[in-house]
Amino acid sequence: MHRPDASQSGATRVTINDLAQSLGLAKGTVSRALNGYPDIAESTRKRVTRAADRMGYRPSAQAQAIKTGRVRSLGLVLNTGNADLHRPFLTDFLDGISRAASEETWTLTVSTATDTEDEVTSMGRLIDERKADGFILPRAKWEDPRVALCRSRDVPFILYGRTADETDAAWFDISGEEAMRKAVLRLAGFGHKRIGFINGSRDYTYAHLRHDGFMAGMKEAGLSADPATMAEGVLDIRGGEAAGREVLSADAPPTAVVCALDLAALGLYRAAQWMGRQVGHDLAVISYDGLPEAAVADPPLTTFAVDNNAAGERLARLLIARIRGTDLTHLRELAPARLIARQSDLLTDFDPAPRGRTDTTA
Amino acid sequence: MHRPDASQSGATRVTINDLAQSLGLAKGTVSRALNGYPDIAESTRKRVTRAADRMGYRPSAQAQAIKTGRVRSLGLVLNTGNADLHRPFLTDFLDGISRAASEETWTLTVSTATDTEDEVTSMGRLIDERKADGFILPRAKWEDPRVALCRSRDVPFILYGRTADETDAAWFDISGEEAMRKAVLRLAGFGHKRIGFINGSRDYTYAHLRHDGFMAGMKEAGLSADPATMAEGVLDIRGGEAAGREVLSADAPPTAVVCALDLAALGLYRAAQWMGRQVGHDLAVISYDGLPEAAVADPPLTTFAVDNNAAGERLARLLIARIRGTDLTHLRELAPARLIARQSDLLTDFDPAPRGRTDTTA
DNA sequence: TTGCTTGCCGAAACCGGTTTCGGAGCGGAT
DNA sequence: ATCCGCTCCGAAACCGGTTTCGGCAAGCAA
Repeated sequence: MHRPDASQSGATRVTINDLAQSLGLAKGTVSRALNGYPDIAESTRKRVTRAADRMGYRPSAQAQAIKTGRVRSLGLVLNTGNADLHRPFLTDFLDGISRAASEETWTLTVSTATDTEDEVTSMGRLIDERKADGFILPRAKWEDPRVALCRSRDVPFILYGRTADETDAAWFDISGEEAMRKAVLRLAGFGHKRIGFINGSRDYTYAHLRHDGFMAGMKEAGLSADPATMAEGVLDIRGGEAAGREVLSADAPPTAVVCALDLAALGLYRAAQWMGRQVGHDLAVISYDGLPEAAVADPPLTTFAVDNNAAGERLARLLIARIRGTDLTHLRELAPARLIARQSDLLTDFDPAPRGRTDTTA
Repeated sequence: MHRPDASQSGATRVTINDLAQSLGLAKGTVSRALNGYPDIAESTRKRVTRAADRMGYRPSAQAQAIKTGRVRSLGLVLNTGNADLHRPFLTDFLDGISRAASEETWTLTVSTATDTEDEVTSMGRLIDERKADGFILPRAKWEDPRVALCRSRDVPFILYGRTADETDAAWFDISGEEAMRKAVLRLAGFGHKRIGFINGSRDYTYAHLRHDGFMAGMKEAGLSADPATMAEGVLDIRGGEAAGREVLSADAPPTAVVCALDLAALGLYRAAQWMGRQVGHDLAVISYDGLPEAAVADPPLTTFAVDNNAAGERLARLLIARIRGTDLTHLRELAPARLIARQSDLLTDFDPAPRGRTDTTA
């Protein structure tokens, strides 16, 4: 509370008062000039803005916030409980958000939480102290308590992903359903008839969507999905391995498997090895995520990659727009995943594709 | 600027005025009661604090900041230019910082930058807008422009690592020099005489320190360091590979190599393979960092691991203390790295250690 | 009783902005 | 000449806190 004085030396900030005084204007006038009010003469505005950046004036975000209610800060609460989910993803994602935020002179406030409950309390704190004007909610759940919180506190948010009840919800998502559909079609095009599916946890919305996409693809290809070759609930590599064994030990084992996430595919690799199958040889795999590990797997994994940097950028833009009051209908975006064709879906020991495959991008 | 009204519904925040009014006290009194001023009767203080959390009062951080000059926020600018440098590191690190900050009811403001220049301008913005009260500076450089900025703007900072001019500098670091010393001694204990060294870039302080540590170890072991078996400037795996070839092709090739970073060691693995040497067989390697990749390398890499979560936690605590005015002498901490003994330093094809090796932790 | 502390609180200034309100000055129409 | 309306700016209130200052009342000594 009562410390001496270690804060300022010669580096006193220039405030709006300094500016106003040096210009011989009222500070209210200066403020309006800077904020584009229509009742300021163009000549005055010029004079003010020039003086402002000559003197290096930067309005204190705090002082603004107290009146406007906006801190110009985006909130992001990271769940570190499932750490490896974020690992490669995180740098790109943060960079995307931060870049976009910077350009609008907003900033990013991040906090971490260990579980879902923790996430909510953590967000509550940020809201209470007005540290963030809105939130980016990564890894959208089908029923998401974070959304419930935002609704009850009336604070803007945007989902990375979709959710069951989309009332008031802005979102950005990659079309996992479309990717799954294309994966099936691609495999069917290679001649596969028995195609399995390994999905993530139904807690997350993406699992619902990717399931639908898989089924749509099967239907479109005229194939029937065998429940015995379908598993779900995978969260990590070990889960993927378990699911893989299950799927591969069906009465009529699949010749190809679509995985909703790379970690599942990586687990499936292990299961295959354990069960005497060989990916890229007598088992085709297409997956989704684009983890770096997938590129160095053996064989390199064909996967639909998502651009998390771009996602972060869009999420930030959309959230800022949302906070500024843009209509919700303009704040829902769906972007495609990009197919990275590698070796895991091309079998050496299988009836090859009717035509040569030359496409690298879907 | 002129939006309708999308901000508040029934969820009006409770302000200090509401609190004061409902208590029949002046708001100044309430403020002082809450902030531990000595001129408030204990009974009154109790009454106030109870009412405060009954009504769910949370002071607006912004409003506080405008008068106190403190936002209670830690600044962190991440350099995404060398992305793989923090990939695995990041989640742990952020979590550590955030946890500590939370406990003090501070928050973390993060921004990203693509290069050093960008880092500085990014920090400048955060300072100008008063978005952060101080900065955590990861990956300390020997001559660090971020430190120069903080000094000139008179803003508190703490280094993760050390720097050439430590005036006014608070820091936390892992003793890389000690780790290097122990690595040498350990290898010498196994009977090695010709020990090489692959270091990182001298731009970073750690390279200077680890070099010194290596040399100290050699001296202590009574060995002489052959310049031909020493390389530096490694930033990534490829750099490590190049350095590895250089070191291994010395006239008197080393039987063991100490690496200042795991990426260098991983590169050395490749170089060794390429040159017909086999790590863990006729080439011993001890490294530093504790990357996850090191555990799954072949052979698993013996390395000194750093706990980035704990580092983040300490950095946050120390920075907050610094901002609050704690004396610098209490704000410099050195923690040890932890040896994770795996297989890369135990040779199958070499005169074994005099005594059995049972230690797992240094 | 008077006088002087001391404890405790109210009142008001202040921080750095934003926003509302009112009025001065000016040109054009009557 | 008067009135009106418009442009543009100053003045002041306000936001939600913190901090300073002054004074009232009680307690105690003289």
